[in-house]
Amino acid sequence: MNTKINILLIEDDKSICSYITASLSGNGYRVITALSGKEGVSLAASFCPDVILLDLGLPDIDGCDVLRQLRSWSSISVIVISARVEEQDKVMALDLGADDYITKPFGPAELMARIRTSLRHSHSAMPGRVYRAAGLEIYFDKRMIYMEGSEVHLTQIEYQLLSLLAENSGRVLTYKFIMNTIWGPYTDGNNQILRVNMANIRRKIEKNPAQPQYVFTEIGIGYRMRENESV
Amino acid sequence: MNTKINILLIEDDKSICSYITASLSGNGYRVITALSGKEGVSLAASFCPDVILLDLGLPDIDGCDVLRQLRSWSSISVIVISARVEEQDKVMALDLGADDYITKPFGPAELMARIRTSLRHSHSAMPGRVYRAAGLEIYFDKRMIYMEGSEVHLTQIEYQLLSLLAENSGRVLTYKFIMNTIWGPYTDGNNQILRVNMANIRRKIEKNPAQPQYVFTEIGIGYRMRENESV
DNA sequence: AACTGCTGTTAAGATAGTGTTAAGAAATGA
DNA sequence: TCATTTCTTAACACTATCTTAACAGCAGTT
Repeated sequence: MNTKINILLIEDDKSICSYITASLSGNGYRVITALSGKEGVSLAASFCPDVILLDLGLPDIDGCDVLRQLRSWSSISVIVISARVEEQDKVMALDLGADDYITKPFGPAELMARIRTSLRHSHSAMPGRVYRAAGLEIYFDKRMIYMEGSEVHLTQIEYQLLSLLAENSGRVLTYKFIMNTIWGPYTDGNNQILRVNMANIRRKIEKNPAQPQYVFTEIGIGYRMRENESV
Repeated sequence: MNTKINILLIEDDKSICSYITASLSGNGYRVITALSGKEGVSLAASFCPDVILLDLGLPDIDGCDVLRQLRSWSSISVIVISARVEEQDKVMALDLGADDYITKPFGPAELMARIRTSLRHSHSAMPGRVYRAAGLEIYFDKRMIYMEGSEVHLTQIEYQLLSLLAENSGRVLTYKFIMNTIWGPYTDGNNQILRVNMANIRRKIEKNPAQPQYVFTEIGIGYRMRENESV
């Protein structure tokens, strides 16, 4: 079972890379590095990290453009790391959708505190946060799911899908949004893969998958999860 | 309707107070000031601001304690403002639940960008529109419809049609306009499909479809929905 | 009374959307 | 390396939905 938080570091300076990677992985995070903006965007799509650390000074694409591209399909937390201290740089990055902006130099403790804050904001890894409805319980911080008290094993994708729905319980999430969030922006319009995963999830958490109690289909639109009763 | 964003500034230095207040209220925010930690906590409770700006260096209570007290009952966004640049101060404040940490000096543009980011993070600031009349409720953000408290299932087209009428409740929408909006411009003048869908909707939401209470027919013109009572 | 124009209702075939299964590919872990 | 799990794709069955057509009802008019 993989409970590690995934972090994508987009940074071209290799010494900074190894410095950040060392301090983060030493604290239980899994870090993946992209040395260019292009690589960063594609890794964000394929790797689906929990947080992205983005250096604005990249060799190929301007960091703001990376941010723009990411935000066109994803709402993954982005913490911008920059040597630029000018106010207008910060304002631009934040208004493009960055969740935080740290100026170099900074210490590892601050970085990790800001990562924790970002995770809290993304409402998923927040400690103690729980989805509960009827016999189903989802502990977001532990990435654990229980059905009538006994543990349910979901694969990585199944967990992502179910927790995405649970975080937005009561609301309809469109197929397109779900596909974008989990499989990234470069998918054809075919939702087959989503249907298969939903069938697998339902087989694991629903007593009678043909008459679901937790995840409902809104035909032609998407899926909607039963409202969280724990709040 | 008051759409102004409310900001609570907890800061004892009056010159900073007036400086921040001036720049924020000049940009459409409503600012309330507390000159001490105690006052800040009680104002947070009574005014329910959207964002709190908290200076750590207060005369009466330590800023971190203010934060602790706030977080014991509230999840209002808190942006900490501090002259302390030490890493451990930032880490402590962020881990106590602060949403951001800005070190003095900072410009008004950055402050406002960080406020915007905080507002984005707390998506409590968007209530979601509702149509309500007699026993019928339509929650547009959840795409849900309730009749006397129990859920009503509408198909895609039925939902489009009903929400179109609800968004224009009290006004007559012509057949042509409705057809254009839902079936596109390339339809013949035949409204059969619209009549069928309206019959299906009425069967689902009206007690007696022959004497409708929600959607009225204006013969020769179109349909009109009963006025929204929720505003 | 019969006709006309309009709307509501019902039913059935056509269509599109969804669920399920299984098999091979890819990734993971020992 | 091999064994196991997970992911993806394709085929097919099934269901819900959409559309069309036929008809009933209800004014108002001739």
